[in-house]
Amino acid sequence: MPDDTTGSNAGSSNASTSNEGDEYQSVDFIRSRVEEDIAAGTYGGRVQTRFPPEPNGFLHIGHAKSIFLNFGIAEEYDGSCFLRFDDTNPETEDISYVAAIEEDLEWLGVTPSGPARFASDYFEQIYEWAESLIERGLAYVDDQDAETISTQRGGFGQPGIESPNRDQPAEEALGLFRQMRDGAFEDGARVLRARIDMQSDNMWLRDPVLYRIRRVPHHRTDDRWVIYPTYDWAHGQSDAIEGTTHSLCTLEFVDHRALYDWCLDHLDLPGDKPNQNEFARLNITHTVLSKRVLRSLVEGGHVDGWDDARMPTIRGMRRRGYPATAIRGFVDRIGVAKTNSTVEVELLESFVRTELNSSSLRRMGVLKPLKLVITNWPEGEVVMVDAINNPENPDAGTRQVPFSGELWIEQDDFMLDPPKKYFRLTPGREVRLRAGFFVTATEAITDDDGNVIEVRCTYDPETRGGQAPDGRKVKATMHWVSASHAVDADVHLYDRLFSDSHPGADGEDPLTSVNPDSRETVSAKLEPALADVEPGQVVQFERLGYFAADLDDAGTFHRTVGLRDEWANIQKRKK
RNA sequence: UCGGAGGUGGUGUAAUUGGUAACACAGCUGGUUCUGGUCCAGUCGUUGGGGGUUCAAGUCCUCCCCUCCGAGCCA
Repeated sequence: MPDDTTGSNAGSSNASTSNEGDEYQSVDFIRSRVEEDIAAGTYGGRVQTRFPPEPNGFLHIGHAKSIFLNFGIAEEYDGSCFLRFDDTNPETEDISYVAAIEEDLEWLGVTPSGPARFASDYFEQIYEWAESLIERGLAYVDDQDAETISTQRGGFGQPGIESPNRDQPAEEALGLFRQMRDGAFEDGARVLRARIDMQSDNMWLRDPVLYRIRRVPHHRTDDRWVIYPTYDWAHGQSDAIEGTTHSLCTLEFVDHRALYDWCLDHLDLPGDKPNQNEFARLNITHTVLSKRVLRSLVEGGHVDGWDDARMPTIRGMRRRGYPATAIRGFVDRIGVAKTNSTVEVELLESFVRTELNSSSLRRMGVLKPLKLVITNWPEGEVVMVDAINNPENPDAGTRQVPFSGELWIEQDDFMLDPPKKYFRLTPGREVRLRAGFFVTATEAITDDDGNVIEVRCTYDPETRGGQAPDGRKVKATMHWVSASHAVDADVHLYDRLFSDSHPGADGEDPLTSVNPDSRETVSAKLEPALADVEPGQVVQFERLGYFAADLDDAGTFHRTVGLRDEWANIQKRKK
């Protein structure tokens, strides 16, 4: 289904509900809003969106939802989408994140319309607008401290208290504001506040702070400014300056919309007034998408870094081997709505599997090796057998794999006392070694504790290539690697980073449900062809899953995702 | 306590605007198969609750319940 990678249909997950020939297409509430605006000629039919990250961290899959929404809408409606860095708080931001975010965007396959924009590019204009507000008695300079202002704001259902500075004459306010800009006051000594309504039910309308004093060098404007606009005083203006028509953000900003509108309604805008629409942010089971918690995972050493393969960051998923197209397919599939919801990780993984199933080469690798000795194999002989590279794609061709009398097989593929429905190797049973021969187990050698350390078998020379001339069948086909030709590699196997499906949902610290066994590293034996994979390339280890060669060290693999595993389900059910 | 946004299968999203509740994932049955993969077929819901309008309600009215967000000089 999600195999349309041509981009022609990009972004529209739209389940067509058309009954014969009917062209009806269902669209989400945001797209219908866009379509209404186009139909009504609200912006002269123009559509412009933007993706506005703050450069203070790495992008994660929650951002991907917003990215594909914004860029997708621009594509679908022949509009444009800007990348704008919302850099109004120099305390937390850093230039390095700017580059990282642009890289991640590129990897995701979206292209902003033109160069990146920065809210800081608009500081002068935004400042002038503040003065215009003051001149009209719509803003004032407050010298009360943060705690006092907060207390005066009152509470839900409680009245607010007006600041003694609220009725400050415009000339005085203007003078003070200019002094703020000129650095006459200490950090935190004064703020500029909008004069709106201290009794509003909406807390964001109780005279919100527009400017604060911060003597922190900014990554772009350096020390040119000591006052910085807040999000609310910069965001809508930036949208307006750029010509944004639809400003999409997440649900926690619904209460800000009144303020967004208030600001824009009181300014002399260069063009049409953009409108803000909110959608639910993404949640995924067994996953956390809060920047704060992600940071504590990194800082607490629970993972190796922001790009650890277990992280839900774009970089992490990239290292893990998730194709960007799978991420987009997932995002398109989950849709966009106003309901707070939590998507199952399994859905994401299914998109990863579907994509990788058609694109990845098949290889053999043994994760937990057990020696298999073929007792009737001609001493020292090696034959090259032909193996299919990708049954989903005949054009991928075949490869030669060396087969010999001493092989590695998977420990799970042999059992002395097998349970019912176990189809694999067991004493006396014949199985197929993929692309090789039929073998029959004759003897198991155990150590003093009774663990099987080697299996002996005989092979049928007539079955070369995996077919018996007499047509007899086997119940299992197993992967293998010739011992003397095996390539050694470290392979990371991953389990959920959080054991709890909804980490932190019970009010607990999400870190308490971090899975201590989220990564298991094994020394695997791989077929020779696996020495040649490119960094970042994902291949299927047959019967085991998809594995990505590490970006920095191609001799290390990450299990991207396992294959669907019927046998595992059968065992799970028994427990 | 006040304001706002929401509630459709195990999960997410739909339902041509009042007309047979659909698609995908997960699960389960069975079939196919040189991957217990892929693929194919089948199966899984009285739309948060009550009442009302109507030939007909997930969609309209009404009362109730539940969940989430909001009192940063963060975004």
